[in-house]
Amino acid sequence: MLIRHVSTVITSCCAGVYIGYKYKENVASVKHYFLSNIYAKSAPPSTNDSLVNSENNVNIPFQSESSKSKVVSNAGQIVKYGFPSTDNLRSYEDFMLSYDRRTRTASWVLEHLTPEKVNRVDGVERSKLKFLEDESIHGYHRATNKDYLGSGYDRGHLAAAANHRQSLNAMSQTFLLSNIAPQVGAGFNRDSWNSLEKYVRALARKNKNVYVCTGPLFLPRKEADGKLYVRYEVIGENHVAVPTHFFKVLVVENSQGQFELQSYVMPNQPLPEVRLQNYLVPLEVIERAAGLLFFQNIPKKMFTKINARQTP
DNA sequence: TTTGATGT
Repeated sequence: MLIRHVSTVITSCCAGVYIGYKYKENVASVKHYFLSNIYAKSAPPSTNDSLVNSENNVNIPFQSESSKSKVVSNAGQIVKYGFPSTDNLRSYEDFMLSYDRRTRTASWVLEHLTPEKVNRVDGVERSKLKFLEDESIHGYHRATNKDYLGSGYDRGHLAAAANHRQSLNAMSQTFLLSNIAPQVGAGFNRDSWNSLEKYVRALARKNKNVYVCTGPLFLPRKEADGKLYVRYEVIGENHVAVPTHFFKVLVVENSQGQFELQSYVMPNQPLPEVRLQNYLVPLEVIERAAGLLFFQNIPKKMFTKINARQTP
């Protein structure tokens, strides 16, 4: 049962990605990304993968007989001199992000769009703004403008500037380099990815609410020895990671209160002029690749449409 | 229109 389900997912995900590339030379390499055995070796979803149980004790998977009666943790002593930390969450005026210190870019950025938010407001213009380091992030892990200078990559917004027009402050925060990732300029950031962003704003104008989650992917690829490797460039003194792909997951709530889900993956490469629909990828594929779970508070059965298909 | 880089 499970095996059949998983193979269906793999087939459909490859088909979805394949369509996007039928005109390109790199079909084989992209196919490898999604044929990765990380999808094949599926495990049933766990409802509780937390290390902390309901009594707020730390779960210890293998207890000795003597310790079984009382579950304890030495956490207090262990972290006495400091915790390496994952204080990665940032809330800005109109978007939130989770920062990945290792890649010097965000793992995900979350936005809520409405018709009002994407309307033009006098005085809120990107020409007044500059890309800035995010000083809330430690200098060791912070991307700088110098990292991007001469790299050949654009400083690509994750939360798009034009999605946050209600105030200059809101828009200025999208220029923090924590919200930026290295993107191929011509053919990607300025073209196909920009088309996707414009499409999202068009949806925001026509619907009650749009929730958008955007982030980078670092996908494995099969190399000459037949093994899978994740390979990506790093730029500048701070080694800002250049993602292999980007994802964008949308939840659209219309005026009737119906929900639609759309999930996209685009490779960080110059792309031919193709329909956005060709980049729709099953949500599960993105969740597995990114290590994230999106919009979990909406039961799947609530979606009337998923990736352009009416749900039964 | 919106996405950028680069040079003065």
